[in-house]
Amino acid sequence: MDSVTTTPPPRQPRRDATENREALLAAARAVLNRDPAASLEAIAAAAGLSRRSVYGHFSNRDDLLLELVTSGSRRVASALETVSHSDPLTRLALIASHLWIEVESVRVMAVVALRGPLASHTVGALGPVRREVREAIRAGQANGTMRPDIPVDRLARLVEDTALSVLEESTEHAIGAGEGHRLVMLMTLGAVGLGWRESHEFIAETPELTWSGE
Amino acid sequence: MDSVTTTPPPRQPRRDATENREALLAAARAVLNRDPAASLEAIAAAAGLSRRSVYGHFSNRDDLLLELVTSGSRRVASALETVSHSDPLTRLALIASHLWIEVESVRVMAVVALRGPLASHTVGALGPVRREVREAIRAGQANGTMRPDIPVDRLARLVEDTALSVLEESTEHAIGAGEGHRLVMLMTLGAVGLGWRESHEFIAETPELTWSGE
DNA sequence: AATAACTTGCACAGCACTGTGCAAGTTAGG
DNA sequence: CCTAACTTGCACAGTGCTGTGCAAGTTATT
Repeated sequence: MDSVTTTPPPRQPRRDATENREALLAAARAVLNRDPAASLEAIAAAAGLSRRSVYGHFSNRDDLLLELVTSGSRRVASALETVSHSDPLTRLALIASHLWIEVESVRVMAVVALRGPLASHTVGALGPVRREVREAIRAGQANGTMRPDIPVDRLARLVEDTALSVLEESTEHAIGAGEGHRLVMLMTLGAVGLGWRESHEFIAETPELTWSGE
Repeated sequence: MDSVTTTPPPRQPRRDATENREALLAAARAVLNRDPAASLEAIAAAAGLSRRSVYGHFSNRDDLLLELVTSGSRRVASALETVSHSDPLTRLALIASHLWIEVESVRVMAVVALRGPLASHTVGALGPVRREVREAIRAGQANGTMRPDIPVDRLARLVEDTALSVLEESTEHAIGAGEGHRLVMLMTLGAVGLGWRESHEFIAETPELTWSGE
């Protein structure tokens, strides 16, 4: 009668289950980008599942969003790890450039960051990027390469908004990968004070900024 | 028994009632700017009224929003009526400048324009402004004063976003009226390709763009 | 083929919100 | 001061969402 510790030999999780989990995350990414307040019903449907089975993968609505945000922030963070350049202008352009490569992740975070219990989490996740941007701008102003007529913090926020605008634009009105990459950099450089000719010259003469993707 | 057509001499609407109506609109403006999905309860409370009495002034939630948007668009439209200048760059800067004066109206429309049945109405209301912006940019590019490296429509949308970013920034982080006015113009000019020095020069040598408010 | 893993549909409780009716109050205006 | 105009609180129906339990099905794995 010692059926107590009969190790119930647990099977492996089924393959299709994890696939569905991924599908849910992907669907959430897509749907929430269109409507940040979309219901689980809508998300599940987009993933080809029923609302009920969402709860087989995530305990909560917030749990799902949390996963979206944290996985997104991980991607962005790791994408920005490689960014480090002595020239602040190049550094800023590189940040913009690398963000472009992670558009989806960034947008998800921006979209979900609106209100609710996730807000704190998202700003936390985006924090490091923010700091890098601010720092690059500070250096750039000291450097004389960026406009000194707007206080660092304010300019940093405006630059962030600029980049986000381009990322949004890029998903709402189709744009080639290389084109988008060029556009983020152009507008970011413009925001810190460069004229459009200057921006082009700068990009042209800075090999690190060349698009080498897709 | 002919008490039928005894004209029931109707009184005038009470003064405080119309005041409350205004208070509701003002509260809605303020509250919805923080949370676009705020409840009528929240709005009414901010106006010092009960949720129930909202329905004494507006038949619907949408009715309230509709009024916000249309009154806002009327203000913006009339503010932009005076804008007309042969030089496209000046014209664009003037649009930005005049928008600044109507910040609140613009922001309300932008915020409420998200989804729902109001979307069509708001884009309609903002339509004329959009067209003016687009036209100024087209002329500016032909002119050689604005960057030709981005197609008109795309650039127009980016300029709109830039202006909105500044307006948002201005309400989220306090800024003087004159300062804000200067900032919208600077960033708008930057978006169409001017370097920061150029922008300053341009504003300095264009008397129409001088701040004469408050 | 056996079985655990997974999905589904349905039913239900709960919550937050809108919109309405009504009776009782308060207040501005004639 | 009288009365209509306005506000309020409460109750109630309706809607759309979340989260859960459960029984019945389907499917991957061994």
